[in-house]
Parts: sequence; C-alpha cells; structure tokens
Amino acid sequence: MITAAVKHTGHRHPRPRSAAIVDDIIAQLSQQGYRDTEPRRLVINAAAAQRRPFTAEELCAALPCVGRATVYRGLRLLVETEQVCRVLLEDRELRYQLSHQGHHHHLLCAACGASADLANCDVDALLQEAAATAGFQMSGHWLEIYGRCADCAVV
Amino acid sequence: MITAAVKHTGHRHPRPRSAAIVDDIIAQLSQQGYRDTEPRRLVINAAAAQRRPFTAEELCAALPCVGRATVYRGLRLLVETEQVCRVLLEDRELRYQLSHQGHHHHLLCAACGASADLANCDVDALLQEAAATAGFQMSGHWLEIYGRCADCAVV
DNA sequence: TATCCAACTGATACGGAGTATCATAATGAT
DNA sequence: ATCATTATGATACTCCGTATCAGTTGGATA
Ligand SMILES: [Zn+2]
Ligand SMILES: [Zn+2]
Ligand SMILES: [Zn+2]
Ligand SMILES: [Zn+2]
Repeated sequence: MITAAVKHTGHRHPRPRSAAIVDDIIAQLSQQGYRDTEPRRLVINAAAAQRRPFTAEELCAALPCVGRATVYRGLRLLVETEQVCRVLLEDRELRYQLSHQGHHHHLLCAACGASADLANCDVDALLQEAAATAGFQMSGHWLEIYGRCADCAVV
Repeated sequence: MITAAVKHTGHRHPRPRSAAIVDDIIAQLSQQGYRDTEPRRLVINAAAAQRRPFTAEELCAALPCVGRATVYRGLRLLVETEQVCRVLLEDRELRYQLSHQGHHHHLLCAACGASADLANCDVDALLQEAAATAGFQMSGHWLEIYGRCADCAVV
C-alpha cells in the first residue's frame, strides 16, 4: 500500500522535495481562483516526479486513485496556466513536462527521451522576419527539435 | 478561374488539370514499385483538388466509393514518398497538402486556412548551431508557423 | 493471351486518446 | 455551520488511425 504524502504545514518533518513545487503551483492556481484539492495536488506531484516528458496515460497509471478525467482536466489546467509545457515527439505522441516558464523550445533526445530547454535563441525573431518577407503576420509557432543529447551523442 | 497547363498526351479531349499531377505522382510511385490502381488515383486526384490543407476524413468524405482504410493507406504512402506534406495546426489537428518537394515550413493562416511555403530560410542552420551549443546533435525538427496571410492581415 | 504471385482493396473490428455527461462530493467564503 | 460554486469520477462516447483478412487486381513473365 502506498503511504500517501501527508500534508505537513509548519512542523518538524521534512517533506519530499517536490512538495515545494506543488505548493508553489497550487499557490499560483489559487491566485487565479482555482481550488486546492487533493486530486489536483496528486496530479501536480506526480508530474513533478517525472524525470522525462510524460504522457497523460502514464500519469493516470501512476495515480490509480485519481480518476482519468481528473488527470486529463488537471493537465489541461496546468497547460493553460503555463505551469506545464506540451511536448510533441516525432511520431506525434503528446507528452508533458513541468514548464520552466517563458518562451522556449525543446531539444528532445531520441535515444533516452530526455528533454532540454533551448532558450535565449533568436529563432523567433528570424521566423518573424522571414514570415513578414512573405507578407505573413506571424502570431505563433510550434517548434520541436529532435536529435541526441550530449550523453547519447553518436561519435 | 485558373487555366491550368493541361498535359496533352496525344489525344484530343483535354483532361482535368489535375490529371497531369496525378500521372506524375503515379509515375514516381511506379518507379518505386507501387502499383497504378484506380483507388490510388482517386485519392491523389482528390488530394490535388483541395485548395487548402485537408484532413484524411475530408478526403474520405470526398471519396465515398473508396474505402476509408484505402484513403488512409494512400495518404500514408504519399507522405512516405514525400508527395504530400503533413501540416499540424495549432490545435494539433493533422492535415495534408501536396508537397512542393524539398525541405520547407508552412505559414498557416488562422483566418482562411491557407498554407504558404517558407523555403530558403536559414532557420535550420541557426537551430543546428543553437542545439550544438547545448551539446545536442540535431537530426530533425518540426516547425509550423501560425498567423495571418497577407489577405487576412489585420491592419 | 493466359498464368500467377505479390500487391492492393475494403468491410469490419479494434485500440488509444481525449472529452461530455451528470450525480455526488469537496472547497472556501461568509 | 451554511451554501453556492467548483471539482471529482464513473461511464459512455467520439474521433482518428490501424490491424485483420478474405477476396480482387496489376502487371511481369512466358
Ligand atoms: Zn516556442
Ligand atoms: Zn539522450
Ligand atoms: Zn521542416
Ligand atoms: Zn488567410
């Protein structure tokens, strides 16, 4: 049986490191009028525990006590509030990962599944310009980068 | 209306303008060992008749006499042989369009659904470089650009 | 032209991913 | 403690795409 993460609010026992993340996200959601519920915390906690971009179904499997619809709703909310990013693999499988805020793109390793952020990249400006040259007003874009991370690189 | 260059192959009755396209694609497929079949021609013809990126289901609806599985298989083959591109909309809906060969990206208009190609863009080199800086070996990428085409631009 | 096999087709059924519904439960403001 | 609002979860559903498989067709060969 799983010993559930007990909610410690201000006493001596240290909580799992992800607890701070969960609290932070819950706080952000509260600010926007969303409630602090047990299933929602479980979803956030499970998402934070993943080491790789994960699928909604993986989260469902990791949370047998949370309804499937609730997991999907939770993820959708987290994406809407930009706490979680969507990641699209080459085979169009949709995965998620905790967001590091701000606009960025993902370097996705085909070998180990790792995801790294590519920020501070002027791709966006370049695209904007290239689009404008074609008389196109760019309002957004979707960019995923596939390959191999440093650890999995082929010599 | 656009008067297309009709390919006259030695007889008097002009065929629909798309016939040349169909013949060309069928020829390419034949070269690779794929057969020239009636349903396959119908799929290619219907694809060529679309003015906007289209969904597989739209093609099925346009081809009631062709089995659904055949339409899907036909599209898959056309994508594999690079006669057709996949286009991913912002809501992750998958659409297709005849390919203009070579690597390129799409400028997708949210207002009218039009798609224009963005070629001759050095985004790829920039990405490659940015990825390399992060120790990442880029092998591919997915990029779609959303916004408004010249006709639908907001002043 | 007849033969023959691999490729193709289409009806059907299946599976995965995500959402609509709706009765019930929990939250948090008062 | 009350109560309106929001959230939950079981279920059923839709949508997209694919596996299956018996029957058909294309086209190479003779
Ligand atoms: Zn981006
Ligand atoms: Zn890796
Ligand atoms: Zn591309
Ligand atoms: Zn437009």
